[in-house]
Amino acid sequence: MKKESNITIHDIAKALNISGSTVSRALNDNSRISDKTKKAVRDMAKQLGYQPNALASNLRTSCTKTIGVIIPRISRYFFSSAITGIEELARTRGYNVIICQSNDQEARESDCVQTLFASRVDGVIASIAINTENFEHYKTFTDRNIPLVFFDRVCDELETSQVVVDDFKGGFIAAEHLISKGCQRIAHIGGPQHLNIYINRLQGYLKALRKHNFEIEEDLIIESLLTREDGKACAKKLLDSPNRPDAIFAANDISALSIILYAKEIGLRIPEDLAVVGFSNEPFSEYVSPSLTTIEQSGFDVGTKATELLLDIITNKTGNHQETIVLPIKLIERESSNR
Amino acid sequence: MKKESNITIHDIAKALNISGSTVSRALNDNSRISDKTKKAVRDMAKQLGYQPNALASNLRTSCTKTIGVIIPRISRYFFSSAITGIEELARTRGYNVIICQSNDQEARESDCVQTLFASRVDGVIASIAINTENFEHYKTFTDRNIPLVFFDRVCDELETSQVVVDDFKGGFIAAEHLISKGCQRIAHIGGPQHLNIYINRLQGYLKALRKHNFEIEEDLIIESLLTREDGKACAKKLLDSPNRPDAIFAANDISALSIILYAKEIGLRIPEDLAVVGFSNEPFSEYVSPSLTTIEQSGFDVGTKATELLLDIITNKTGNHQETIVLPIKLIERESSNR
DNA sequence: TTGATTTGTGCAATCGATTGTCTGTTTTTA
DNA sequence: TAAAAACAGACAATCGATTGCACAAATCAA
Repeated sequence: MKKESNITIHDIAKALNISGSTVSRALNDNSRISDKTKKAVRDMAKQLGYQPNALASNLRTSCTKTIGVIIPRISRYFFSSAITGIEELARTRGYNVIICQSNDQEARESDCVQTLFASRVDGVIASIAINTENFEHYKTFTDRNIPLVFFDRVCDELETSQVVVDDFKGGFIAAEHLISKGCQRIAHIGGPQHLNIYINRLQGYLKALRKHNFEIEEDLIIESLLTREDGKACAKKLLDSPNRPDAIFAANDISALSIILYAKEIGLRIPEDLAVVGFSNEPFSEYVSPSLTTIEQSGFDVGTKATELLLDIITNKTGNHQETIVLPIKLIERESSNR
Repeated sequence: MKKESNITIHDIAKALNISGSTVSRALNDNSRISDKTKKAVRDMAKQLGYQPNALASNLRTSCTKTIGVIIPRISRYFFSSAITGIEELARTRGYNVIICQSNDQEARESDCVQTLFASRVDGVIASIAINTENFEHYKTFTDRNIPLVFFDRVCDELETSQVVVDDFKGGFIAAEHLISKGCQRIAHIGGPQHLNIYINRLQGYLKALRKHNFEIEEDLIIESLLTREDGKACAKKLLDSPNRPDAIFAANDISALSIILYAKEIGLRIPEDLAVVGFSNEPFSEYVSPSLTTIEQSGFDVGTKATELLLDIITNKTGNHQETIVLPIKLIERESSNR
């Protein structure tokens, strides 16, 4: 019974009185082996309960059929659905997935890189931590030709492929939506401006304002870490002022939520006194009261696409590996802007 | 540059004119090697940019320093926080984590088992799919003495350690809470009754009713898959009846949410006409309107505890490996029951 | 019938680190 | 001072699967 765990190709070979190499080839469906032998080997393998030892195979072929994923935090819905996408595709293609969380800290991210490298992953999919400003650690992969694909929070300093959603358009649509609702002074709570996604959301917002000849007021644009607490601080800054905006476009749903909660706290009516639009369409956005207008981005699609790209590079090492794929976003209109 | 990736202990050995075994022992701090040699080896290793090849080491020692995790779905907050707990502890102890999702399907779960086994994980932490009724596939691990720990959705048929939250008490507290609010007819939407957690939540509920001399009405107890859709169906069944309950305790927050939404749809006031209590404290529960009273269970703690147990078994193969750890739960009172 | 191909298998080296056993040197002990 | 013990390191086998090359048998062409 316990012996089952030790069945190797040699046991099969012995049982059939053939050599290990033949067994190996038979199991790998090598054309040099006759169908008769293949069948015999497969039957015996099944009978003995043979389970290939991936370690040995990996060592010899130096390919682990494993891809590594580095994400800020798994508990964010966007990222967990990205992982679902990654895992699903990877698995059907015979790859395992190792996940590391950076907890949005550059140092942790650097650890993740080491861990994944030590595990000899065949490729890496990453989304960078919110405070990462130095990308040296990723050179561990690029220097050694280990394929690397970024998604969502990407890095332009490194020459890799990337998958993002159309953040610029998202920002634009969000702002234009508020304009169409008759809002006059539209504030923006943006994310750290060293991250492309937040730059793009801001730029989209600015473009919409300019298009409609809105004056751009610096005071109405705040940079934030986009946490629950930070969101509240921003809400205070914007709403406690006598000259408060009548709409806020927040770069994520968490901050939008903070705004809604604070606005309710100080007695503002949403959307009458203040319209709010978020970004991401987190699961809670639908249920907040008032429900939150937001930009939907599919984590699942992003993950799938990134994996597609990565597996492409892994299996077919030639070609252009600096592709940028931009996936569409969609405005989800809900109560928080419905006036 | 590319050579860096191929530095082995033999390269170090050659550079120092010693043998590979000495290098290996030096790097592993073996007592048979002199401090002088150790230092020389370490320095040279650093200088050459040596990175141990885990594959080779794993093959020889047949231990991968990797633990596998099988969960229903990563996008559920409870599970993603469990993973965060698992990962955190595992990483500090030098273990990697491979995650597989069963998508709540028995067949997928069986695949996960195969995948993890093929990866030769040193141990497994699992929470079973909602429709799993046959546990044969887990014998792949138990038959081969691969440590296995279940959490949350556990399996009593297999003799393993497990970590659960106090579902019984959760059910009891939830029901007693509704009773204390003066509710007279308290319904329960339970989960599949082949899963311990749902049996226990139901039993806790029943005990509370009995303790307070409530009549137990079979019609008010429904078994459900606890999805959004199923929740709505249950809500209809319960609320469209002329003789509707004045409170519902749902076995998860998703169904509780469905109830709230449906109740609002048909014009019932919550909590005045209908009080609702859920289970899990999902992130959205706080923001639903009315906010949802629920039972909090810490995924993070459960994950951490399960990992602790597993690593214990892995590193110290003796002792009792059928421990059951029950973690506390907590009632979170919110608007949906506040009357 | 003979030489040339094709087909099916086996042999042995290999991937890189680990480890039991052996050898030579130094230190300790009686 | 000789024998025993302790020490430092080397050799070679090993983990299990893969693969280049060799070789025999079977098939084919001439």
